[in-house]
Amino acid sequence: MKNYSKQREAILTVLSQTDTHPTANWIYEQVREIIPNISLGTVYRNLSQLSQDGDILSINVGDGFEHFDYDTSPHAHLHCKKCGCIHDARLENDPLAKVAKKTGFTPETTIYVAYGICQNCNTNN
Amino acid sequence: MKNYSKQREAILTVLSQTDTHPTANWIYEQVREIIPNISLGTVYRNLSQLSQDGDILSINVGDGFEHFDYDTSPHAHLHCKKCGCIHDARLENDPLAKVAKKTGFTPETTIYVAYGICQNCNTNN
DNA sequence: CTCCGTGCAAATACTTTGCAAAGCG
DNA sequence: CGCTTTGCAAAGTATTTGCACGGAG
Repeated sequence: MKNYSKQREAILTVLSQTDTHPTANWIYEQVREIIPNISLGTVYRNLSQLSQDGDILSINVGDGFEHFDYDTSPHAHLHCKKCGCIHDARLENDPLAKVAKKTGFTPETTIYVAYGICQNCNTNN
Repeated sequence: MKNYSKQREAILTVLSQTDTHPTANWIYEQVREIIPNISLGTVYRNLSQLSQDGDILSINVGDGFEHFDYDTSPHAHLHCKKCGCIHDARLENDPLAKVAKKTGFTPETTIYVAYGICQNCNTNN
């Protein structure tokens, strides 16, 4: 198979089994439990290619880390300024799709991010 | 006035007079035409504080640069993978606002980014 | 005199890249 | 065997930070 490798397989497996939106480094540490001598560079290389191919989503919330998401369907990301968590929120449709097309723009991927305070941080303060 | 400075004033002026979504470095170069000996660190410090205060928008499209926007109203950003441009698209309402609240999340800022090919690159290829 | 923002430059840290070795077909 | 991917480590680079200085009131 094209682009197949044990490493890439393991990265996808790890990514598909988490609800969080991990960083490259987090993924690296998880994958090392499967392939102990995998290198961080390899993780970066694969994540970069996977997101370019549209197989995974790259999300940048501005916290200095690139986050990745196995779920490539259009959905919103709620990023808490306090605890830094990122939660998903389902979207009925893809609001940007139509707006973009109206301006002659051909969208391939859409990323929605809301910044604010999550439910947990709201109640615990 | 609190937090006032010639430097911050100049940064806001530059930012308010462009349609683009400039990077810190671009702003730095522009502001230097007003204040020749301003330092890059100062530009970063001010931009960071302004976006924290909600006076400007920080947009991260994943190209390795932080982009800034004087327009803080909810609107979409169309980012072309080919030429790297970022265009605005007006939004009727703020689709995320309601969805977020439904999950107990208190949104303060919402960022919409669509990745794809812009009209220019579409027709010129 | 006191405080806060600045300028300068060094430091930080995420991510990328070069290259030789290893793996798949 | 040829081509792709890996591991390792070094390099690259956007951004942050420490500290002494200077301006505003």
